[in-house]
Amino acid sequence: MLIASDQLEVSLKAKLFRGFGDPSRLSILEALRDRSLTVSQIVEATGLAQSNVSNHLGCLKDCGLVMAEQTGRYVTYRLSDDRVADLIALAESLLGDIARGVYECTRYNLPKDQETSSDA
Amino acid sequence: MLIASDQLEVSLKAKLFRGFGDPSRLSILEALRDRSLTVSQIVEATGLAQSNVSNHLGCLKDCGLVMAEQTGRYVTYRLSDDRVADLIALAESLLGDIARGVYECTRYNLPKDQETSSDA
DNA sequence: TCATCATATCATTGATTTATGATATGATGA
DNA sequence: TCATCATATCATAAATCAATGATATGATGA
Repeated sequence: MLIASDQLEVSLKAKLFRGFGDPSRLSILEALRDRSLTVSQIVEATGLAQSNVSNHLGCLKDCGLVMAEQTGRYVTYRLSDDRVADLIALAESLLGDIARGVYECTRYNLPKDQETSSDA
Repeated sequence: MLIASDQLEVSLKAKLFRGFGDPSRLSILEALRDRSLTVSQIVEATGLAQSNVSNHLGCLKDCGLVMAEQTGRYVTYRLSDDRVADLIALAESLLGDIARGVYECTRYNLPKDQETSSDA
């Protein structure tokens, strides 16, 4: 059985992973992989709405995955630690071998096209 | 701007991370870190309900993060790849330095005790 | 000071996900 | 075959999350 402090640690770890676990946040992190960017550059790189980007950035910053630096009216974001990029790289490597499985993991995530209803 | 195939890849990666991004699933993965376990051993190790464990195991299996092997009426699960454990270890290392931030990342996740309302 | 730009915040709505309890399946030994 | 055990599946209710549009903040240059 898990004891309380383990549960807290697991929750924190899960929360950390959840930082990477949303396509919008992950594309922000990926955009920041090789260079720091202002918010508007991130908006442009990801194609997301500005308020959406800003919300996700706030989350990523609170979580310590990115850092912000204000310059005039611009705010530049960068990954706060090399291990953030390392985690993404490791996930990519793993994904290379299990992509089909992840793709088919529709248990909790059938997006729009659940069944085309023609083959029921 | 992201092009379509990038978006697919980002979605897959995010989905992979989401496999780790739930406390229940993560504690299952952690229980399997150093040894394979039957479903009932996982139930006991995590304290989760059996149907809940089974649901999460199904998800983890579909995603390729764990493998199952049936023996009699028991089904034994193990991590499918060393990199699954590596990802957890790397996250732990990162968390060691940013734990406070993750803890305070309440933007999307204030659980039960939002404000004790005494200090408003 | 004013208009404008870059970014942040907020409430709301819709979508997705999680836990639960009930039940089904399929293996085992009596 | 029957009762039992281990696991899986399913529907549903509850919780959580993400995107949006509107608006606020705070910096800049005219």
